Amino acid sequence: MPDTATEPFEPLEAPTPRYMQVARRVADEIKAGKYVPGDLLPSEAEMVRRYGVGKHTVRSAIGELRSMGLIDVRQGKGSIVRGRPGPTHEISRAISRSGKKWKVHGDLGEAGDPAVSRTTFDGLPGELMDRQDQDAFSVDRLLYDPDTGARVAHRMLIPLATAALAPALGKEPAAPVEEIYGQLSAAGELLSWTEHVTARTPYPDERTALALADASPLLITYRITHGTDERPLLCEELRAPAAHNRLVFPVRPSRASRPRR
Amino acid sequence: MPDTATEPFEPLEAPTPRYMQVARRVADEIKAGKYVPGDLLPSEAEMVRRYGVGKHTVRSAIGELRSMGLIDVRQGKGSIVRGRPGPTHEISRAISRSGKKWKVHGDLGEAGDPAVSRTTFDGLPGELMDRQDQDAFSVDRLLYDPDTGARVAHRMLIPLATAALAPALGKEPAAPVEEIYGQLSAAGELLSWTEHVTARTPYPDERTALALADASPLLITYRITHGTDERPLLCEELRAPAAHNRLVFPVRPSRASRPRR
DNA sequence: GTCATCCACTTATCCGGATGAGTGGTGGGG
DNA sequence: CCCCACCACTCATCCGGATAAGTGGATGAC
Repeated sequence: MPDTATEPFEPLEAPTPRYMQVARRVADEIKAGKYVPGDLLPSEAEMVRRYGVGKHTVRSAIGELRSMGLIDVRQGKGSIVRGRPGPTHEISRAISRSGKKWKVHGDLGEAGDPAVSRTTFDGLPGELMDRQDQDAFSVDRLLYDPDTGARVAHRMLIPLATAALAPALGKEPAAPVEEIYGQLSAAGELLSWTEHVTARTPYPDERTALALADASPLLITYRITHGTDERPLLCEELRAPAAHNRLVFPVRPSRASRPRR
Repeated sequence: MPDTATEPFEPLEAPTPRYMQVARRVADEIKAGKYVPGDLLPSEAEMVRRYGVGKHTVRSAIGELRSMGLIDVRQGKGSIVRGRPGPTHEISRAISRSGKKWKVHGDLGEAGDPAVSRTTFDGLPGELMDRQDQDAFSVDRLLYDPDTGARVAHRMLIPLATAALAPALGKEPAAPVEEIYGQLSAAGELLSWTEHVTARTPYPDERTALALADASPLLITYRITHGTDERPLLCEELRAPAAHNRLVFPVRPSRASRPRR
């Protein structure tokens, strides 16, 4: 399958397609401040006149701008400049413990009541894959930043075996996340965390729940907590709009040559 | 043809666009196993005949399938079924040190020579923002996984002030990343790392360089290394196709901010 | 003033055709 | 035999036109 020695990269300066040129030109104008967020771009017909290209070419250009996240397009209205990525919210993924109090979610508040439902592990990365068939229940929360109003979806997946270890896990409504960590820690079960980060395009229901725009990707992280016997104890899933959120990790150099895996 | 408007109440079932119907039909066939990964879908002209729709409609349908990540389209060849999301590559973001040897990138190899260029800090998160105007130079690398062939873009941003601390930073061509870390550590400058993770849709040049499908988002992480005086020393940027990569962080609970008494 | 209707304008979807460029096999010239 | 020009087929880009559907303001009946 490796056909030939692949070139490192070649400039490949092909003549830029017209729709790309148009897209670039409009993008430059947006960045230059000719259009501010909320402004309407010229209509398609106007662009056809202005740039002397076909209708379809203009449409392709607009499609590019949309996939770049620069504009939102609404039928009957026009193309609205999205512009500023907004004040990016930092989500700290370090767990800090001061005394008995755990701090898990930083400054994120909670919107509404958590929704508890029965489920199974599915689609989880690596370490939890082998427990896929295991029964579990999930707690869904919708977190928000009281300052910016940014929303983040939070889900906790708890195997039934783990639920027996912490009384807080059996309660209804669901206990705060901090309490769960605290009880597991008190039971001597907590050992280490591993956080898996990826991203994908959102599903339709996520687009509505998190107020996501067109091509805006979703930042996803799984925090898998392992117990003293290396077993995975529970899994936290966080889904945040990538355009307005950033995950922040503190990383420390470990002197141990990782024997795992 | 089904345009009877005699009903007083509209069906409210939004008539699905034809290109969506075609896309869905083909997607179902792919999932049903009629086409296996590597197979070629029928050509556009063939689909026009088969489904009795216009050429542009077929193209839109193919665009949908592409943005769903189900197929790859190559000019002159056809539409190739991508099928499986591919074995996801794990990028470990823990720095481990065994003896004098630093291990930064796990099992990722390097494709081609690093490209060094003069630049300034720009568009960086948080801590480096205040040094935005500072002169720096950047080293661009294209990493790849020899097993899966997955590619990842790596960039290092090094302020000129930092370059004076490590001899390896002044060399041409650029020194390996491990050597840079080793020398900074030997100079007693290394203190802590902070990793900022986000995601966005790729730019056109990134799409070609990393062989990305259309709507496939890009996972981006900045590792900012701080020196003993809390100054940011350098910044590493990693851009990985989110569909095939996952960042893995080990997280440790920090007992910091213990209550004084 | 209220409200429904109309209408100008916008994008969305659909149809057609034409040319350029990349791919891969075929077959003839050497 | 090998090599290369050629060709059939593919998608990429470009052009045009037509109808449907959503938006928002103006209009006019009441």
